[in-house]
Amino acid sequence: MGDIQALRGTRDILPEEVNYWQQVETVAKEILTKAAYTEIRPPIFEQTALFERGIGEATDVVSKEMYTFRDRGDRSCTLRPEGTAGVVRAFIEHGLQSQGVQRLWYTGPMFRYERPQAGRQRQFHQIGLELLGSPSPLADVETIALATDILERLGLQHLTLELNSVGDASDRQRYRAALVEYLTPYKDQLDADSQDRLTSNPLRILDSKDEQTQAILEKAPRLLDYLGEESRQHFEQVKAQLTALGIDYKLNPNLVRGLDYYTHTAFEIQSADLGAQATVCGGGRYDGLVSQLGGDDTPAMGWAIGMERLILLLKQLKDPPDPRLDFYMASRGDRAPAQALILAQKLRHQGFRVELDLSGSRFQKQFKRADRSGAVACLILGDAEADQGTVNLKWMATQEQSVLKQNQLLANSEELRQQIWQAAHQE
RNA sequence: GCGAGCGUAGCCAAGUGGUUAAGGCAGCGGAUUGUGGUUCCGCCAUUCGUGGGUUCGAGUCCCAUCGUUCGCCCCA
Repeated sequence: MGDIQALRGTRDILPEEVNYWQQVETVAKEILTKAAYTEIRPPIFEQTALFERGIGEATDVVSKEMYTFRDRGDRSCTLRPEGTAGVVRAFIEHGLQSQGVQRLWYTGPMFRYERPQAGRQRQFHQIGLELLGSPSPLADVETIALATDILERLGLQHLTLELNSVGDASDRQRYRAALVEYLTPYKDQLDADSQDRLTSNPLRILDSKDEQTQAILEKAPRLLDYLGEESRQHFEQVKAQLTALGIDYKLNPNLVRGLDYYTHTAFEIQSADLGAQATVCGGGRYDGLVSQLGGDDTPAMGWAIGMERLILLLKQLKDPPDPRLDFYMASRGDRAPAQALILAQKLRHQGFRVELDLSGSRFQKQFKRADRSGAVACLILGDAEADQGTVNLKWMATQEQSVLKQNQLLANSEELRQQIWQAAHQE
């Protein structure tokens, strides 16, 4: 074993797994494209200040999980811990608000310095979406619907959409004051983390898992009761529209989410089939973020799907989609292998999927590999065939074989395609 | 950052202080100089994550360290 290994919390996605990734990317891209979302590709690292201001200094992500370093120009840079801040920065920097509502999606790696566990790594991947410029509750619902579309199209089951509203900034301020007032007398009875949060980030005490803390919270003021009329109406419309689309949800008044920028709608899609990290998709509305980062006041809504978690679920369901090999090309001799490559290339140009055996080993071994490769047919080229411009075509399932002129094989590609299709579907 | 479990080949593993470290899968070569899915034979760990210690003797016990897994925190 070599002494250099992938860093803790990072891993290689090997060929046997990559088909899952491509399937997810294909499905997501198709669904998002149909809803007029276009891809955006911001850089993977940004100025540290972007995340500090965007996500919030008091959050765990910023205070202890960022990969931050100084470059040779002594700038403080940070590997993106999430996608929204970079997209919003690009939106502001390029004046995209002047082009009306922006529907954007992105995919790629994110980085957080955390202890790895099931469904969590230091480099992980997200597919995310941002809808900027619409304050409508319908915008919230459109994005949520697209998330559920993607997950359903991939065949996932046992998913729960958890929903809450955290109100607007002034609602939260009033609620925060009320909550702190209620909790302060109980301070000594709260768990240690919650005691700290009482001053730093009181709302997040709500989703503490500590039993005693939860017991105290039972009689605490409820966030939903502190929503202003506007926030309340917004939330009602979101719920009504979800129902109209046939999307089930479960209200979770303690769903607060970790990042500071959320307003109004907050949601998570959770799976019962994951470990402790059950959230497959999380997101919400963030009406204050664009202006907070120096742009024009712009309402926005977005979410991110955790690819690793999604693929964990996919693996429980089914084998990866496996593109079938049309031909396995066996060759051996002095002149045949070189000619085999030329023939393979011509077949590939016609759209066939062809694997060329480069081993030069005995035909028996090459057949064994042809068998294992799952190819529908095997093409055999020895020096005898090479000298005559012929090739031996063998159908793996029936063992039928025939000698054809190479030109003839190439000239009848449509017929060949049909034969392959039939052979592949006879099993 | 905290807690617990686990590190024997590419993968799955047996081994619980005593001569040369089972077995299986995969891989490679051969039986069969050009015909597969079966079979048979051979090859594939001077060494048990790493370093130190205990012992006549350590994969096996102890300590440290690194890695990994699951959980806490938090999040996708």
